[in-house]
Amino acid sequence: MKITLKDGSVKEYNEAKTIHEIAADISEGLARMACAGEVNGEVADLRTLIEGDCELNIITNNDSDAAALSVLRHTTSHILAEAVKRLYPNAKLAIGPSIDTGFYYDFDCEPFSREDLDKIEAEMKKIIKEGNRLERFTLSREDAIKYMEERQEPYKVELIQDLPVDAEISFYSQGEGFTDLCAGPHLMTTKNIKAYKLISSSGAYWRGSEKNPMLQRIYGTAFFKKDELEAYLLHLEDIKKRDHNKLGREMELFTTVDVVGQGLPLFLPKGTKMIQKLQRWIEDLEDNEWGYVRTRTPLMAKSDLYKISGHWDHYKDGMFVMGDEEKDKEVFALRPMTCPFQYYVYKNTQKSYRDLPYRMGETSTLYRNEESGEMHGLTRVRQFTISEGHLVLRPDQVEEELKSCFDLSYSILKTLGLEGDVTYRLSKWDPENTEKYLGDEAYWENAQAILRDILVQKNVPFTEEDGEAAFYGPKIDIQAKNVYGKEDTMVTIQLDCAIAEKFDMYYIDQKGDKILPYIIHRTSLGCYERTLAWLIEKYAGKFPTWLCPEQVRVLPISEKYEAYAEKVLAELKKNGIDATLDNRSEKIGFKIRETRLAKVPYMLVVGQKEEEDTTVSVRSRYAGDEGSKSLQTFVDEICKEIRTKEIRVEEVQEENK
RNA sequence: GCCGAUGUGGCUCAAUUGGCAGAGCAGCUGAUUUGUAAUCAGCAGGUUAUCGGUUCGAGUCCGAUCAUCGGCUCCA
Repeated sequence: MKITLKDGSVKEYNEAKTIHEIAADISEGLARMACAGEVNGEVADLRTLIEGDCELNIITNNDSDAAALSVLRHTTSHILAEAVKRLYPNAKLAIGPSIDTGFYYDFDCEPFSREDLDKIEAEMKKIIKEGNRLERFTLSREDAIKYMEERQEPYKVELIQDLPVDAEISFYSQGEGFTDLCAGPHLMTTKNIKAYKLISSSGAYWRGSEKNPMLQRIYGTAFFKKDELEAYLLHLEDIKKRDHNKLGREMELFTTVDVVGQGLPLFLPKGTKMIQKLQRWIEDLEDNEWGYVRTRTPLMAKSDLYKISGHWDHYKDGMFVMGDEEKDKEVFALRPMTCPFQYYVYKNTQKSYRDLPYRMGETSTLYRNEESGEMHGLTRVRQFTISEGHLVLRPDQVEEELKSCFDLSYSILKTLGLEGDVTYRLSKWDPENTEKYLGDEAYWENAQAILRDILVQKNVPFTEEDGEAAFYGPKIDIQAKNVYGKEDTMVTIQLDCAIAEKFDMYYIDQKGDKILPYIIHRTSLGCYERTLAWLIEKYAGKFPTWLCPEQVRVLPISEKYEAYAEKVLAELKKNGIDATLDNRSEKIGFKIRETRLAKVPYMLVVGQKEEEDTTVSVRSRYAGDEGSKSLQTFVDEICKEIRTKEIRVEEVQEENK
């Protein structure tokens, strides 16, 4: 057989060989460093027997690529499992895969404390020191079940029972003490595990269902080199500083109060200022450049409205309902979305085909009764405000308007400097669970195809996911990750061909017939709270000037110049610049500390008396000392920066010797 | 909702076995008039998340509630 290696060279063998044997044949060093093989592009265990011609790449721990790391981490999770079994023999094993940031293993046992984790980590060290080789073997389904039953591992038995009929059931053992059901791949020996750390523990449902018992999960991570692990742990510390939930509170953008309640953040003046800037921008943009009309509709309605829309049946648990359906004549609910309200705006007058597309926008505050454990900072809250909109369309306008919604959102992301940080998702219905949705298969296939086509035309990479759709239609979701890698929906564009009928919405076409319109539900910038959170983390609090709640701080070098400083301040404010006067500057004199500058993009050091001069000394976070210039020049420059929403980049300061 | 951790001035944290609630930063007052990561002195600031219990005595022990954090589940 002929084995073609990565460098193009070819090895020939007469008999079948494992990947590890081939690696050893190439060089001993390679065999020592090998983690896995890649056979015709597929990752394979080193123990895999190669029996025919193929292209082979040996993945080594020098590659530090995802595949190599994943093998290392998976093997480390087995070490973890062995350590737990040694210390807690009654713990039952569930699953232990590698993940993006490391690995985890689930056990059925008592919860672990941090001290427990430290003990387990020490035990892992012992196991690794023993340096056992990992051996792979397979069993028939019957024997495999018997094997795990004898070891009293009910979760493993369940896993084996659920494997496909034709699946090969493989096990890996390390030394005498530990064997696990596992598809692999794994390292050849535990010796190569050198840098690992148990990060945390928490509860996790067996097989991810809340109906199942809760197991104990231990998260850990592993790297090939100690310094890589150190760097990762430092990185974990570092991203905490960008965490919007910490930084946003520190910067006095928002706070929470026990007695107000969970998921109900209070925006402080600075945070409010930022949201106001975003909101004014979005409303003007939509109305003046993208053809929207603005609405202002109630925050609550009678249950009757939600019964028509279908929310009462599909979403009642997520709504704040006021009153008792049994006793009260009328029951109200806070709105979880604006759709039906805007539909009645549309229906207020009869519409002709000439009136379409009819694009309605509303800065709408919504209420959703999330479960208590789900709230988080500004990203998961019970009351939030979105740049919501509904477009009522003729069928021939759907494609163009969808594209336009996409373009609007994209341009907003670009202005905020976030366009490179998102992923796109086509959120489809769940064909296995159709009763959750309105409409039939033909409806969904058609609507999904239209959205898919838009994503293809826009030439953005996207994933498709079942079960992520709204109950009335599929979505294009624009997703972003927070500093910890957790993903949230930032923008959504949904196609709905089902609800118009429920509300008896129509337009009159050229022939005078009543026609059912299509509807797009969409956000342009999405949820203001979430966007603010995202911006805090993206810019680590150093926002583009136009978004800063405080854009300029005026700093008289002594109280002699305070009167002039007041005039400078007034001039800035008159030009729409958010400026403040630092009235304690006499205390620091000329000592302008970097820590103060970090809070505002510009500081104006005022040291001239008005009658003598009207120059200001400018310091910016972008370029340090920008020298002295006339006040008018400064105002013109910053107004332009704000108007164009420029994102000035901090210049790397050369270190002084 | 589930598992776990946490809750002490605005912030970061102390407080021995259950024995007088303390410090730094921030704030205020005064002094200093200074050129880039911390001038000096003084003052003020707390019903230790809330409610209840045990005790001669509770920040500390017990119970409940609320909130925050890490996860799981969920996220129209």
